[in-house]
Amino acid sequence: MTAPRLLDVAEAAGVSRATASRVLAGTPRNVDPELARRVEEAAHRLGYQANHSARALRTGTTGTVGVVVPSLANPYFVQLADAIAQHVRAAGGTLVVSDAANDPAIEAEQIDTLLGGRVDGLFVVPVSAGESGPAIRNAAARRPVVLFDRWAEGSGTVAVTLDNAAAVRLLVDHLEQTGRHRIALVAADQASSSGAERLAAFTELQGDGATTVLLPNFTTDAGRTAGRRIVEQRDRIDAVVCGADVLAVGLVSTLHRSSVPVPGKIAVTGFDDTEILELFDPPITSIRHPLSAMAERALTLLQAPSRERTERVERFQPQLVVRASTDTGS
Amino acid sequence: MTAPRLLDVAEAAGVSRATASRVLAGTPRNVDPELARRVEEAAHRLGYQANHSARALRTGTTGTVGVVVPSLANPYFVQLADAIAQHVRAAGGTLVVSDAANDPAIEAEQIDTLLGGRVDGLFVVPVSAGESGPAIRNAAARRPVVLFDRWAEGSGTVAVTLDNAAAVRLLVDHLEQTGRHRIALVAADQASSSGAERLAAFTELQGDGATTVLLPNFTTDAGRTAGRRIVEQRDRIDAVVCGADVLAVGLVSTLHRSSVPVPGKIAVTGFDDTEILELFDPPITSIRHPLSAMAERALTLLQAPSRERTERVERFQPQLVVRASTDTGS
DNA sequence: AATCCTTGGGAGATCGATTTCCGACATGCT
DNA sequence: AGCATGTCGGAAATCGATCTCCCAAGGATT
Repeated sequence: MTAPRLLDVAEAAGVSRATASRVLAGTPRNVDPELARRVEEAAHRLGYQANHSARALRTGTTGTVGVVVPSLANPYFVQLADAIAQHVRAAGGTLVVSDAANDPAIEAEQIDTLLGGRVDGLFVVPVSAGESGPAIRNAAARRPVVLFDRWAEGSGTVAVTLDNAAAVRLLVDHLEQTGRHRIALVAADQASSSGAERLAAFTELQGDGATTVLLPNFTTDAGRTAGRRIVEQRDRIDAVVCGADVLAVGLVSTLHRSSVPVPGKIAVTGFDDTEILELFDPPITSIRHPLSAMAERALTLLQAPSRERTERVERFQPQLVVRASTDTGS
Repeated sequence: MTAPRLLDVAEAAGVSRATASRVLAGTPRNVDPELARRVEEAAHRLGYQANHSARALRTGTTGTVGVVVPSLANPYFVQLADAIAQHVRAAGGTLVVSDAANDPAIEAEQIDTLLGGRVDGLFVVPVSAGESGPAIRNAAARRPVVLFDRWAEGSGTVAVTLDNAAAVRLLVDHLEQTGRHRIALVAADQASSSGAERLAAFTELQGDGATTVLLPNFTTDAGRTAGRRIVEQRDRIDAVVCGADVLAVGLVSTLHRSSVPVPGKIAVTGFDDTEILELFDPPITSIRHPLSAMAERALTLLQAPSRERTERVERFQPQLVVRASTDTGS
């Protein structure tokens, strides 16, 4: 009981493999409607499904694209992958998702695995702005690659990202308009382009005296560490801008435990607008990425001729989502 | 500048394709060390990477396994996929993850896509105990399939799951030992085997008078709805067992807003022990699945001859993780 | 010295679908 | 009627790697 092949369908329909292929693969070539019907019928009856490897070998294309994200443990990247999946599926393709475990070496490995003939093209959310470049450049020389949400130096390809500076400005402006003027930043993952840009934008806005707490990566644990440091300085600040939602969540929880009222004493903002924010008490103000539009643009670039993927950064505008964590203190 | 083929490597090394293949694919056949060295060198110099489709077509195996989970929006399934990925990678394979959007129809589609020659075998966490069966049975007739975490009726294959009844008993016993006797259950997703088993175990333990709040699915929003109902009944109960962490999180947040102290007035437990629990205030008591052991067993079954995958359910023992959400009320 | 193994390289078949190319037939035009 | 034109089915080449044979060379055995 082995799987039916195209030949089996063709024989059952009384036609040649060529005709069967034309009907089933939809080649731009007319086939007698009666024959087509017989082929369709036979294929359906036998439960025929084209062998993916054979088709890929012959056509040189797999109908699959991949995306490598830094870590699926961060719900933001799950949302991001989902946004891309929507558009890929709408275009008739399949998306496979890989996790780089926040490690450029594993990232390079995942890229290589996917490019070993499994995908037609690749989206990468680079782990590191400095270290991810070479592996991506190699990949981009073999297949279309588009960076998403973050860029990497020397990648040799285009990046579709958020305008992080504008996002930080939105947050700081919002806080100042609600009467907060002693704002601190909790930033993580300065190795990534997004982390670095957010930090840079904040220090530019606030000058050298800016209060910043820097952490190695975007985890909830790091957020709690930050919480302790903020608690120590509670009297010198009245608002904290976090570089990621997971940081904000950890921070708010620590402030709670230390009985520092949010937003009563300190206002807190997140970044990325992941779903968990709404669950929190208080719900946390954040920045929403236009993920769907970004995904659409990225897919267009991936399918465009390579000359349109020159190394550069395209930026999309963020949107501020105000929630209770930044209500006026009064 | 097209990709180098095996033939190119063979010519560069001055040997035949057969020899080059034997060296690079590691066939159990001796090759002169000198020739082997020349082949390796040539392959490295040309940056040769075997064409995945061609190899898959010839060998009939892809080195890839898939897993279809109900939804990646639930962090538990992300953890689960990660546990499987660890073991698959350790065995030299690749894992691709698909999201069924909590819909049996999409689930069936994802299964079909993956089985169209992309994977050697498949893990499925079925969306529905009643409706997922047929699609899985079809799949299992074509390739090895192992169910994970949940089972489905008529699937025709083995399932590696948690002993949900034991887990509910652990939770209820723990609550009773800490002096809580008016326990309610918030359950969701009764269409899934895990949801149904948890509900059944609870009603069996508590009798017909058991207080239960049933919700259609495992989302945080559902958790909040449950919260409102529990708040209404706050004086009749002193503990709530939630059928999922996401439910517990939404519930605790609602109780907070309604100024019902947790665990002061009501103790709350989760299920699945996802990372977000530790972030909450208070951290939430939960049930930990032995995911790594389960993944290992599931992979073994996937690679075993099909006669070892007769339809049945293998159950692993849960572990109770006590946190502050169930501290004694005093 | 003749024969038998053993070892290891190479020619060619093969996996299953797509696609080029050719030929058969029908139709339209002069 | 004769020839050009167009339509459409089928035979066979093709994608790239693997693997089965077959064969040559060298050593061991009698």
